[in-house]
Parts: sequence; C-alpha cells; structure tokens
Amino acid sequence: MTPVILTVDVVLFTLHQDNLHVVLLPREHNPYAQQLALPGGYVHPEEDQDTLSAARRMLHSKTGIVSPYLEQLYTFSGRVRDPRGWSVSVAYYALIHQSRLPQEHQRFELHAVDALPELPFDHNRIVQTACKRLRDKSTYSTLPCHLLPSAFTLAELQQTYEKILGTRLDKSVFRRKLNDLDFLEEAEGQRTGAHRPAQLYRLRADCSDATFGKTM
Amino acid sequence: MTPVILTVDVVLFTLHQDNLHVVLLPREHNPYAQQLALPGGYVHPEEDQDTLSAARRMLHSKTGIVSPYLEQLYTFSGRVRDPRGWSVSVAYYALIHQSRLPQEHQRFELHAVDALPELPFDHNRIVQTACKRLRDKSTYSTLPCHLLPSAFTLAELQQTYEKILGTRLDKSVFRRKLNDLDFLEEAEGQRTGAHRPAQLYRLRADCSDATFGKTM
DNA sequence: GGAATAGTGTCTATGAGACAGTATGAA
DNA sequence: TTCATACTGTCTCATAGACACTATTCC
Repeated sequence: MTPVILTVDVVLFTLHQDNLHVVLLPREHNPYAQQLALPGGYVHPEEDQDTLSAARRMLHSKTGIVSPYLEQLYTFSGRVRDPRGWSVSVAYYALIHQSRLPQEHQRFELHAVDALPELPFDHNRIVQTACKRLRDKSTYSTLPCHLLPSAFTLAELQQTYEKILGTRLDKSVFRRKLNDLDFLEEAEGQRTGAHRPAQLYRLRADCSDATFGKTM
Repeated sequence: MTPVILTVDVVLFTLHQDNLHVVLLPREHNPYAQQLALPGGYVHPEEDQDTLSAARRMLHSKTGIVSPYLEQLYTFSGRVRDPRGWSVSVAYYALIHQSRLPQEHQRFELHAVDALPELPFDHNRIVQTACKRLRDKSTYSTLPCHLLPSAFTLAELQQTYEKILGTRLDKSVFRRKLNDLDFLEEAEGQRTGAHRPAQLYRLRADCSDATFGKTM
C-alpha cells in the first residue's frame, strides 16, 4: 500500500465582538510553515484511541483548551489537497465561550468567519463546511448554548441564535419555544447590569447534544 | 509514522418486499473471509481521486452498480475496530431502486435493516448510523425519491416516505407539501394498474439533493 | 353499477408571529 | 420618576391535520 497522510483538523468557533470567529494559528512546519491555518496535525496511532481523541489532543496541545463541544464534521481526502501526497483529513468542529480560551502565551488568533484570510490546503473549504453545519444544526438543536458561558440569560441565548442564524427572532416566540423544548434549567443567581436583572439559565446536562423536530 | 489502514465502506439501501434492505456480500479475504459484510475495501491512492471515487469504484467492482445517489456518512476509526490494526473507514451510503440492481451472477444479498445478522468490524454500527441519517434526512429532503425508479406515482412516493419514517402520512397534506416544495415534475405516461391510472412524476434534475426547512 | 384507487376541497384546531403590556431594578 | 431591560399576555393569520368528497379506470 502506498502510504496515505492521515490528519485531523479542528474548526474552533467562538463569539468575539459579537461575531462568529474561528481560531487560527501559524503552522510550525512545512509545508506552509508560519502561515495561518486551522489547528491540526498527524494522527498518532500509538497515542490516539481514534480520530476524536486525536482532535482533542491537537486542540489541547496547540491551544491549551480541554474538551469543549467537539463533533466530527466531514472527511476531506484526495491527491491534490496536500502537496505531500494523497491525504485524508478528518475534520472536527468545536464550540467554546471566549472566557474559556487561555489568555496568555498562546499564539493563536481569532478571525471572523466572514473575513478569513486565504488558508493553506483546503482549510477555507473546511471552515465553510463547518459554518454551514453550525448554521443548519443551530436551527434544530441546542448547539448555540456551547458558545456561551455555562450560565447565561435568555436574552444572551437569543442574541447568539440570531448571530449564527443571521435573522431576528421574536422574544416572546423564542421564550415560548425554549419553554416547550425544555432543555434549559434555572441556574443560581441573576445577571445584574444597568437595569432589571435577568435570571441565569444553564443547559440541562442531558441536553448538551439535543436536537428537535421544530425550528428555532 | 505507523501505517494506518484506510478503507471505505458503503451502505447501499434499497426497498425490497416493501421494507428497507441493505446489500451485503461475503468477504473475499481475511479477516472474516466468507462472512457477510458491507461492500468495502482499501482505498487505492494510485487509482482513486479521493474517498468518494474509492466508494464508487468499490460499489461498481463488487456489485456492478454505477453511480446512484452516494453521500459521505461518517468516518469510523480507531485501534480496535479492525484486527489488522489502527484503521480508518470512511463510510458512504447510497440509495437505489431494486430494478437497477444487477439481476444475475452477483453474489450480494439483500438483508432487511431491522433483521441484520452480526457483521464483522463495526459494520452493524455503520448500518445503524446510516439508517439514522436516512431517516433524519428524509424528513426534510428529497432523499426517498432515490429509492424509487426514475418515474413514480405520488402514492408510491408517499409509501416510500412512510416506510422510511415509520409513520402514516395524510394523502392530502402530503400532496399539498409536494406542491409547495416543487421538487417534482410531471413525467410522460401514467402508471396503469387495476384501477384509475396515476400520473407519473420524476425528481427535478436540480433537486436531487434538495433539502427544505419544513418537515414531510 | 360497484369496487378500488387517484386526486381535490374544506373545516378546524394549533401554533407561530406581531406587538403591546406589565415588572423590576438602576440612576 | 424615568429609563432600560426583563418578562408575559393576547390577537391574528397561516397552515397542518382530519376527513369527506369527486374523478377515473377496470370489472
């Protein structure tokens, strides 16, 4: 068998300055050394249980982040996508709140998904695919919760859905649906700001990957 | 790098005796020689453009079928799924009408998805994943059309949706939605049987992978 | 004409959207 | 008291579901 290059790449989403961003970091090695790219690298069969473990390891070793929401996205493959030869990249996507990104000594950068630089390999296509998946799945799942801190207000959650979906939602309708779908529970405390404080909620533990028939 | 085994596997669905079946065939080589398994095998980097091409080649060489609906399903990987070692299988699923299965000299078998034998590797899990995807996606896409011949009646289409989704649909509602979604076009001729003939329809060429917000 | 299936029309209840209203804390 | 935001109530209109009705063929 001709050897095939096996890698994983991770599209790590976060909300930054009210817009969807992805984490990019400069590549350490050739090809495309120093260029900004998705966190990723070779699968290590001795070390990794499977490609999910490899993705987790990659994320942790390159950005210091442990175990946010992480899901397989799609597998990209072929002769031309990597100059080193025939390759397979199992792509994953992850969601995290900005507060859980390490603050110091990390070389990663946040880039708005609608203003990405040109990336090596087929990484632009991978990000596009991830955006589409995130948007599609957000219409019928609890995904956007993972972009928020562990406790959040209903207004924050609504804004997050709106940002991802690119549409305005009616407050009353949104809350009625949340009530029906019943994937949130009250958290302790309230968000106190300049005005009336808002109740905090958290995603129910058994609903971290919940999907529903209806649409948000 | 430790060498990694790279394969593709294909879950080929068809309706047979009014039930959802998958194509299985006896493995030619070890491990598990002679045992029934999904059509699949090694990716050939010299020959295959990418894993999709590999899946097409596999399907054609093992079953004689060319190019039905074929879509990537999920990538299964790890140390334990294949006794030969650390492996990656990029799984695809395909839909085809029984009439397009070759009639003679093929060694494949049709097995009802709800009465599968025990399969080698993690093939049972792969079929399960494919069933779930097929069911989920059928609620908001034209997928079931690919299980029918190129021209079909609305009643046949409705029965197909019902079989896959496992629910009864109201004829009037179903047709109203078909009308709204507008992914069918009239085909020449009618299905003439024991009673009033039914108009034939076909999937519009630009809708072979159409999805919609609403639900069937 | 009867049986069976194709295809259409209509009533109703549900629920989404729009929007106005009330509640509560900060200044 | 005012302002801004949290939160809730209500009206209306669209539509999914239920089901009855008409149409067309074979016998």
